[in-house]
Amino acid sequence: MTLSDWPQLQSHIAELEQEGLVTRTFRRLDAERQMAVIHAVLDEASERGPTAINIKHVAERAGVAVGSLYTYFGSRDGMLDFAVTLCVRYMSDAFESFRPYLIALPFDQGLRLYLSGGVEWSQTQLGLIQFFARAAYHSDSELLERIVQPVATTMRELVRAMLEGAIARGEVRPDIDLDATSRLIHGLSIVAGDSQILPYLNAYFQITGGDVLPERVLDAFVALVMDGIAPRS
Amino acid sequence: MTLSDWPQLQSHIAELEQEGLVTRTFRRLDAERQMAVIHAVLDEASERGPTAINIKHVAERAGVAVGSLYTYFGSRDGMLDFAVTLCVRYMSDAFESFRPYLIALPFDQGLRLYLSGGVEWSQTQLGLIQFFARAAYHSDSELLERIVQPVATTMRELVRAMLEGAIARGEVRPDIDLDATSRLIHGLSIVAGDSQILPYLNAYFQITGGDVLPERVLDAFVALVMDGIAPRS
DNA sequence: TGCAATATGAACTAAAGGTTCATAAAATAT
DNA sequence: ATATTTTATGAACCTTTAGTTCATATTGCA
Repeated sequence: MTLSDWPQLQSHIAELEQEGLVTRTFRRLDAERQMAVIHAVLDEASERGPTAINIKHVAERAGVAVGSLYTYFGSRDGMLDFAVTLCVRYMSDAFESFRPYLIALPFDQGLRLYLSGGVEWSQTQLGLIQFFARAAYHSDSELLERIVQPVATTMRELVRAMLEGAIARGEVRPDIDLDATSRLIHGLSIVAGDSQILPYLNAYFQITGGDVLPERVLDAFVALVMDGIAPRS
Repeated sequence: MTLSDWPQLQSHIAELEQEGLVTRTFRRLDAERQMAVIHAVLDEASERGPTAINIKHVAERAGVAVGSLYTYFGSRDGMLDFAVTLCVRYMSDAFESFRPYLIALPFDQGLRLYLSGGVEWSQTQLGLIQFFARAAYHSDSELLERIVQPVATTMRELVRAMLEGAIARGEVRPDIDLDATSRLIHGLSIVAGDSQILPYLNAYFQITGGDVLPERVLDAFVALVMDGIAPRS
């Protein structure tokens, strides 16, 4: 159990308590129990999909009684709401805080950093990211509206802003279709990233495989985006 | 109900009967009823996910009694097996038949055709493709092995072969990382294609949106892959 | 007309999963 | 030390879901 993430989460949890998404009881829990519950919810959601989350399984996974989860979240749906909201807040914050650095960097370097941002994630961060990714591939319309759409838009707009900066600095051809190109780079980033975050996706995306490891993909990614494949004329 | 696809499916169905995946009864059904059942299975699987398929819903959707489905497929799992096998065979055949044309074309043209291949799909083809795509985003390991892995590998190898052809014809810089680059183009094709095939994915991939329509994405795709974004030196 | 093949869907069954609540334990206050 | 509040527990309850069966009806064919 990773406790290092605990302090960072406390402000979010206090906020969620104000909004009635968790009870006071949960906030006052000792760190270990609190993290066990959060990880159990995220892991369960990542494995079975957010909407298929099962409160009994979560209880067992966290080493806690079902009844306790009811005193924390009120209901299964309340538990899901909590996880969803926590995830959105956390991810939005994360992208917001990276933004200025990424925009200021030369595009190829910024892209590298953006793509490999997840080299050293804590267990909780990884859990939240996986939770988001799982939600993203589900067709549930409520999840799409509440998590996927807002976070994905933030991500795409970040790519777009990086590209705009690069154009302003003369690092990019002026004749590219800014809007469509930033959408494509956003999409390609997703494929490259998610095949690492949710390994089963790599069976489809096939981003890595054989002796093509993530590092090599990163190089090819930047090379492809910067220079394409046509011979230099 | 589209009956135009019926003749094309008959050979597959006869084959599947030999392998015990459907009963003789099903093969001898009139075209309309047969297609109604197949579409019902595929649609149900596309909406709820292949493994979450529900035999009672399929029956209702097809306008057929549950008991009849049991005389056709033996069990719910048998029904799923049938759909899975039909899907793999059909998709593999399709890619195999396109292959020679795509390889022979100049790369940019081949890529265009590959990406827009689905402009005029029949209802059944679309159903099979959606079935495959839904399976691809599920973490079920049996589906991964039986459908996703083989079909995705076929797709990626096709991209690779197109790229090899292009290199041999001198249309491509010799210094690109062939293996990694074909994986990236494969991935980008998936993102671009699936955001159209399963529209809810576009909330995440955000390939189209605003005044960026599929046509424009296609242009930007080819431009990005061929020339990248850096200024021509 | 009768036999074989097929269709039907109510009824059976099992499992899954959300929720409650009486009881116990722990923490806090008096 | 005792009372009181807070929290933890998990067996039991209940509803829903979904796979399967089968007696009965229907259809096609010899």
